Amino acid sequence: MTSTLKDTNNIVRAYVSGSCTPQAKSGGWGIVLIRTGKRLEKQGSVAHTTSNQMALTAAINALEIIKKNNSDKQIIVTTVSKYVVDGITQHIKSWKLNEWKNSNKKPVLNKDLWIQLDELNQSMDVNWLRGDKTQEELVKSESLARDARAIKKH
Amino acid sequence: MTSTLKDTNNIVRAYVSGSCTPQAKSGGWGIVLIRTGKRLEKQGSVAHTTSNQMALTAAINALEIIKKNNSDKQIIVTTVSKYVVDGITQHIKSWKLNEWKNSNKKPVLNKDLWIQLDELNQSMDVNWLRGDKTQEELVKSESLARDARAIKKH
RNA sequence: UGACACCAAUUGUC
DNA sequence: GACAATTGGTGTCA
Repeated sequence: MTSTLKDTNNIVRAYVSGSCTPQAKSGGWGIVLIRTGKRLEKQGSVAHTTSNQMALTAAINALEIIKKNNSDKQIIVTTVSKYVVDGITQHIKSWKLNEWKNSNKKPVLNKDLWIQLDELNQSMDVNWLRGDKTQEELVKSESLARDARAIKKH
Repeated sequence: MTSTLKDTNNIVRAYVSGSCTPQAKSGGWGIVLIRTGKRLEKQGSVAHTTSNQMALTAAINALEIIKKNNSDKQIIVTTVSKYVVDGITQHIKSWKLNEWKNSNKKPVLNKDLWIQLDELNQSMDVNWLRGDKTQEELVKSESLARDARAIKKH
């Protein structure tokens, strides 16, 4: 049979979330990676950050892990963050053309993170999905991110 | 003796509470009015409402009764609802300036009730107090509100 | 002006 | 512990 869908064994799914307490500027990220029944969870914390930066960082960490292991696979990254999905799939094209100025002609924020994410994105077969908050894996990635806020790095 | 406190005889105290069963959307409000030993209790029920609407309605009913009888008195309204106290003493100023949008840029809910309450509030000498759940009169107003839920209007 | 995410607080009900 | 009503704030984009 011909099909545009690839073999499920060849798909890696990443569910990524960020979290941040604005007052304390204490952030965390969480990811859930799934391939053919195998599941990997990971989390991390960052000080002096924002919720948007954590969402970007979660995606970057997921893609970095995948790149080290399964760079030939098709990847589906799911996140609830419209900021990340729209940014990496649409806005980044304009930003590159307009010297990283946004529609108000102000500098695009978090440029360094966007560039990291873009390089990973272009080096592999990555598909971006806006997820539903009720999805089990997204809920899990969110709680990993939230828990990570309090975890001290060592 | 000089004192900033007015003659107790000139103070009307109102204790107001709301209550609502979300499933049945059946709400009730209860008020206890006290002036120089005289005490008035009143309650009412409303269908298809919310707990916040009932808290507002309780305050509105109390002030309306007072206005009809003792509009020259100093009034102290006590409620356990931070929603009501903060709204009428602080947030409503911003709402008027921002065309009734809240800090999330969403329309302020229960606008009609807030306007009713604001008009009563401005037409008399009203002071707002956040009450402690254990105060006897507040406990009474709460039970009036809860009882009223089941009462059929006639 | 709109959208999305994140955080926090209070009340009420079960 | 879970849901509904509501509010305040910050980070970001178009």
